Amino acid sequence: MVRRKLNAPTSYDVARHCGVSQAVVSRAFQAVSPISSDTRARVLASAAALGYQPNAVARSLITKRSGLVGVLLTEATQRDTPDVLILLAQALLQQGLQPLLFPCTQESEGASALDMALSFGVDGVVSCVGLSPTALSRALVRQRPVVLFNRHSDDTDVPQVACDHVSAARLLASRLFAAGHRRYAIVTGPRDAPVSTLRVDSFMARLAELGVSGVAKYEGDYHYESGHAAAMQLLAAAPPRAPSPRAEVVFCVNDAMALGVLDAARFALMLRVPSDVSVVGFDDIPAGRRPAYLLTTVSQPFEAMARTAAKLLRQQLDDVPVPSPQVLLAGTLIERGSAQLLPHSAAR
Amino acid sequence: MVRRKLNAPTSYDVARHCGVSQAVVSRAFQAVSPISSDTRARVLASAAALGYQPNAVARSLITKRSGLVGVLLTEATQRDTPDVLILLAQALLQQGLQPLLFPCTQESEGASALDMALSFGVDGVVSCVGLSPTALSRALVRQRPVVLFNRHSDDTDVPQVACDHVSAARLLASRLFAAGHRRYAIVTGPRDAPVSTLRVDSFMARLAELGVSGVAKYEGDYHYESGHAAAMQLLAAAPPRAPSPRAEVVFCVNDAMALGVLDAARFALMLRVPSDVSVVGFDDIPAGRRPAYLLTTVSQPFEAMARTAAKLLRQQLDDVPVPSPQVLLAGTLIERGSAQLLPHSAAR
DNA sequence: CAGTAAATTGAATTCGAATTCATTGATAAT
DNA sequence: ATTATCAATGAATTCGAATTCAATTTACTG
Repeated sequence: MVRRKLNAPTSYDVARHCGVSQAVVSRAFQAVSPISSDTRARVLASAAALGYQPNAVARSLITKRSGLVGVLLTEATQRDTPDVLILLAQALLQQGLQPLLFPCTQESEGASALDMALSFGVDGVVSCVGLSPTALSRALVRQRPVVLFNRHSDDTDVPQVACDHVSAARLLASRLFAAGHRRYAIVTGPRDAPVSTLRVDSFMARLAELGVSGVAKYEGDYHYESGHAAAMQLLAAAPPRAPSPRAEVVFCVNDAMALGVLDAARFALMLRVPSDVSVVGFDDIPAGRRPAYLLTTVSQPFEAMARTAAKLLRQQLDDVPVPSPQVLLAGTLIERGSAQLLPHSAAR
Repeated sequence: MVRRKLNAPTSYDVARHCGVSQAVVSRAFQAVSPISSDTRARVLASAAALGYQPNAVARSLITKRSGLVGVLLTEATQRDTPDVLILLAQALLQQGLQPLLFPCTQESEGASALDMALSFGVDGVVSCVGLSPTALSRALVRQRPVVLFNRHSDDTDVPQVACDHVSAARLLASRLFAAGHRRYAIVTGPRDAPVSTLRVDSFMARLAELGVSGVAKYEGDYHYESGHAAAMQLLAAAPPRAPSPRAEVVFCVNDAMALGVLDAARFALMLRVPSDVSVVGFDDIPAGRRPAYLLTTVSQPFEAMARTAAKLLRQQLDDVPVPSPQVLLAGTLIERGSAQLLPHSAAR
């Protein structure tokens, strides 16, 4: 391999320029260290004159702190909830941590991404992908805290920050039921998407408690198009003596598909929303807020989640004990035009 | 500072376990190096047994290669074109480079973000924010290539990858003119947004060439809401003897604002699109593709741009001479329902 | 003014892998 | 059999900053 030059001044250069030892230069750049304020000022002046900045690589080799945090995410995370990444990045930055990205094409790549992150010397990891207990333990034995973001682990010691999908989905079901709806259809995400399963199961469970059965299901893939396709199948003009009447409400586990359902219902099937059919989503993506859609949905508190995740990581890095590391933040039901959730008072 | 332990096996551990020297272990992990394939296999086996992975920090201290690439971006980049980040990340990954994120709240923070990136030992930088020549030179003297993404620099040696905003905006103007439109309004981005200025100026210049004058301008801020506000002002029911008749076409420098204009026109001002007014945007965001909007717009070739940027970086890192580092990739005009661009044959 | 405690400073070591250089052993050529 | 050539190996050094520990200076006490 070619030995290339960095052309960057080192602490020795500063030391020489300033007439002190390298150790003093090092100390000048630390918040608390035995050095007179006079010398520190001189050193910093020399450093500025030479354009010196401490080499983070060398520093982290000895301190075992890089200031880096691995952020594990899938394409899907980024596509469905694009805000998450930037909010996480900003929250980490605010804690003095630099986000190092490890995009995975599949959930299953999480473990190798984690190992990769560890070899890069990250101080900790925020994972938006699921991780096996063995993968997790590899990080933990190395004292590298991991925070799961919208993912669940059976290991209750692993800090997790998530939207309370269960409560939100249950509440949504309760409200829709209270608003008088009885015939439901669901558009799910991919079979192996944990978040989708969670939302669907909770929604279904609550409906079951309320005595609703015969819920139609369609397996989507989180994309707009699959929502469109779902609607065409679920809401298509039923034959005269169809076994079951058309659903009154379609619950989509994410907004992208809900928009597909909405468009299919209105423009392809000529149904009026919400009088002929109600549509609810989950996520509160920007498009759903616009007059053209006015999607009733659940908003995930991503900003709070990101801040919490970053703070949990920071606390663990500072060896501050984290009493209750499992944080569930409530989603917000947002009623817009595509479905009625009232009467609120009747909701459980 | 607390000296914490990594608990990770080092090359010495592997060496001992395998009965060889540390140097051999190091060699076993390099593609081309003087080592017998037999020994390499034994070393790799030991490494696997111990769960050893080379420490990237130590490695990059000596090789001066970290495999890290700093990605500089603003919140705005992420908000307006969320795809960019993940596409860039994936493209970099494909070149064996790990993206290290430096989100800036303002364009002006670019320089300090760059310095920060350099101190983290990145091999190169992809910048979606503007950089001053002095900032750029700090990276270049350290042999750290920088690729500008959708940003322009006067220094023609700095590789740049961008959408050809100029040609696209001019073509758009030509097409709209050819389609018979004569009265134009423009919704711009913030005054200091280089990309907005570029699009606006090119569009206006082409219109001027075609003899169009009296173009109404509204300064927006890239957000949906400002598009809405712009429409309310630009398209509001004119008083009976207004100085100028209502614009036939509104060109918005980004799609988010175009959607605002569309919604305001249709739902607040009760105008029909495109018969009463045409609306065109720029970016091709997902929401604009949907039946509810069908926005005529320009699609930026982000995937190709990301791949190109990553490749340019890789080539420079490999000391492959980059003959023509200024790459402009053509945007694609996408005609949907919100404005007519035909007759195509008449376009210049 | 001696004597001790506290504050600064510098020399030397450390972190973990890559690399240089000298050495060993094996193979081929004469 | 003998030398020249080449492939593998290991000891020692390097990268740049942080830290330890001993040495020095300074300030303060009685």
